[in-house]
Amino acid sequence: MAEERSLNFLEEIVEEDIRRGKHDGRVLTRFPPEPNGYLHIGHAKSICLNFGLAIKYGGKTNLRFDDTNPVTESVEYVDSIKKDIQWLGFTWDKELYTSDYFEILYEYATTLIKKELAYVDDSTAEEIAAAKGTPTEPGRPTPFRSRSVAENLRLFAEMKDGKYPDGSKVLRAKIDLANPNMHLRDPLLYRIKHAHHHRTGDVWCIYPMYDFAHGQSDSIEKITHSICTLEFVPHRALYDWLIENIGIFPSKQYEFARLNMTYTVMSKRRLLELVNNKHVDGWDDPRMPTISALRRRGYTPASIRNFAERVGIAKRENVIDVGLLEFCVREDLNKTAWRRMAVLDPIKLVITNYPEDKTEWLSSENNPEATDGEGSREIPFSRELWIERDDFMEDAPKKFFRLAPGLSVRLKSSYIVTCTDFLKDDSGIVTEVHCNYIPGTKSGEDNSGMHVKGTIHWVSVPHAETAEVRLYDRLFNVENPAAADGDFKDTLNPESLTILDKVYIEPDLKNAEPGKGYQFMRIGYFTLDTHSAPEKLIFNRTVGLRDTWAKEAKKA
RNA sequence: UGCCCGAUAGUAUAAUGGUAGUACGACAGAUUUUGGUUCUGUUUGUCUAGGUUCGAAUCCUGGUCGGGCAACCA
Repeated sequence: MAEERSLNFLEEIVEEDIRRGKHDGRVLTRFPPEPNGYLHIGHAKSICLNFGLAIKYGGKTNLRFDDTNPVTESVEYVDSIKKDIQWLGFTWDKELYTSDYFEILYEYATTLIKKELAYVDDSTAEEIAAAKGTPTEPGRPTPFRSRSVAENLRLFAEMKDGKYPDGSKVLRAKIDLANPNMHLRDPLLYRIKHAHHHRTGDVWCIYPMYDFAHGQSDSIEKITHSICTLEFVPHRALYDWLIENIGIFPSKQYEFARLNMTYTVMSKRRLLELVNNKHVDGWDDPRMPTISALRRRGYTPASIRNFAERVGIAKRENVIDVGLLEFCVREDLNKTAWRRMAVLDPIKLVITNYPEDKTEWLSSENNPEATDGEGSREIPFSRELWIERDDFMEDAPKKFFRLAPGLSVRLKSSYIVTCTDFLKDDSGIVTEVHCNYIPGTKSGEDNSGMHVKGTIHWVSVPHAETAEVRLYDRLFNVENPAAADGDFKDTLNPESLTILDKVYIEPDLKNAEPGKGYQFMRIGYFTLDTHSAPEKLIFNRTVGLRDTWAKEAKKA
């Protein structure tokens, strides 16, 4: 089954490193989320990349929580992140936390101070920002840049001991205030935050900045390939500078372009805003691009992994058509989902020549795609059926292969019927369709030689069960909500959720299992919602089936 | 008007100096007891101007366009 595929640029780098015997051919990656939000589909791309690389080249991947900012982080997020990675099908080697390294990072900082490569600065945030200059003008030193090693050591220790309030002092690297790379203009290494940390509690009141934590953590773990997104490219010079001047294991950073998707926002800040402002029902609202939402919506791990594979890895900014994600889940579900019948928008079909009290139990296959026989279930058939309102037209165009006066269709797994009549109410709405069935045409026993163009789904009226069905549409009305003028929330799609509270379903759907995908024939893929209960079933639509008729009808 | 990244069909992604290919989409057809699936075919592309070379998407130079960088965020 090995599929020929050309290498992406990171695989080329790894293969070249292995060829040259770098790190004895060892490959160790890491996935480093900050526990300040739920993982989204963009993270899924990164997870598949990092874990995938390690799997492909016989290496391992650490899960490391980048928890250096206690103000925004929490264990709720830690737990959700672990669950999502496991659900996607990946197993990390070690579960680690940057906060595990606070002690050693502190030592690294004192090492830099002793080498006269770091100093304590008492300037305010504004003063430091002003003194950094601009991209076109060099920065200038603050009055504290020339402090002695001894004084810096003492002040830094006192910072750690809690002698100073938040914001009163920082530790900065002493590099080059005129560097064209702004990240090298004496970047901040530590700031004072008297905040409770979800793991270290109140032990620390100084916390390292990202730049003084990430590369060092990589180095401590002897990560060979530290993969991050493009916005960190300018940080790489600092990443290397710190590792070199502290004198530790030379991990290397590589950058790829993050995933963007049409009709979606992908920043944790914006997603959090949607949650906090109740535009959605939480991080796992099925309209969200989070992994937990996709899971609740009925996406499968395999479909997300395939998606990550198909979008590719490169350094070019990209916007992926959300249709590709939908394609991937249809592709997977088509092979695995059991077929069932449900009528979302019902109209009654009466088979006038069928006995009133008769019920036939008809057999219908669970999955026509299955080669190993996934079996079948029995469906009750009777004189009165629910069919889809869309499947009847009073005046049908030529290419309409469903019911209209005089037209015949196959009832799925059952008989061919011919429409004879219909009833309307006072306002002109069709209320009932009448037809005759043709006895010799029962599925499996049909030697009538009759051929009809269309097959429609149905549910027997006296046997029908009911369920709530939730239909989801894109959350935003524009392709790139983040780029919209003004507030991105103004581009929210008010019709992103439609709730149908009484949908008729075939009896076997009472046995639907959580986490399993079902195809409601001719409609789409559905799965039980997390809030579903036996006495009140709730199905989420994962994605609709491709509908070429809808396209055709639109043209006309 | 500093530094860094990038630019190949509508969207992504390959071709690593030698036939511009693949996927999704779109369009057309075949098959079909799901207007689903499957299959076949068609359509659309190397940002630009020079240069090197027998030969350039690929190497060089200039330009254009897009993105990033001046958080006590990551």
